[in-house]
Amino acid sequence: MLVSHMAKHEPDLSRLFHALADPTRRTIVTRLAEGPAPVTELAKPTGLRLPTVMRHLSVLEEAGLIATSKDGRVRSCAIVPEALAPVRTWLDEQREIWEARLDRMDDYVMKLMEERAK
Amino acid sequence: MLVSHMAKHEPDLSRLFHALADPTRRTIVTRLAEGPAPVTELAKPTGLRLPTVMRHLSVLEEAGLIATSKDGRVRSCAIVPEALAPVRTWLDEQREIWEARLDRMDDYVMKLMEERAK
DNA sequence: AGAAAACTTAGCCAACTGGCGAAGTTTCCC
DNA sequence: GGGAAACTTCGCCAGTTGGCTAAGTTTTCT
Repeated sequence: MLVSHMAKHEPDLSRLFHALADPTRRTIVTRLAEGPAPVTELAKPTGLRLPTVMRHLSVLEEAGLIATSKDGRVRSCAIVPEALAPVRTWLDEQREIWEARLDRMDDYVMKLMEERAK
Repeated sequence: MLVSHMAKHEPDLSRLFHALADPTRRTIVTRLAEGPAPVTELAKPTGLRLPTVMRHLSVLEEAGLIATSKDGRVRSCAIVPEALAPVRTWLDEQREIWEARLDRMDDYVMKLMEERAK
């Protein structure tokens, strides 16, 4: 894998979480998971104006969650499914830390019980 | 299952994602995954002032990610590990939608190939 | 009692957000 | 050529955020 490709899409968790923190943007992501769509089609169900939706789309794009390309006067938006990986990884890391702690607590309790059994 | 528990069927993903969108708050969550800690101990590594950290903590608490309790003059903060479940669920849902789409595309391609083989 | 510790509240501020309407720009169709 | 479609850019606005300092409050220590 080329470094130049990695530099562009840092696993910027803050950007990712921020992008996902808006219900409109999550709706768009869910819609795009079903397949690509032009901006106007994404805007319709939201009831928001185009400039507003454009803003949401650029937040999603800057977070690396979607990719867009223009064909004629239509901009097609598509999801970038692997973009969610860093989020999943972070969640897994938290769970690992938590479980490691539970294990240590288990050990501690076991030791206490052994002491007591003497 | 009690209705009161189901009533908020839509867990507050916006609050959760927003809470996790700040690096300071993620650092606090990670620290708390290792075990409970008082406010001052959480503040130390951040280099931020206490009121600022308090604000971060209340954002985390309102998102349900941490729980706090006061013992004497010390407020102890602890993680609520199951609070991350809705985030994980949402990610899983997105993946499901995406994979269902891939399956449909597979079917489509298979059909095309069959047509061609005629 | 008096000081120190550990919050807690209040208020200030600059920057960011999410919405809007108005006015472009580029393509497409007749 | 001219109008409609589909963005795109601009600038406005109210509300939120994340940082701070200053000034409480409650407990604990001596």
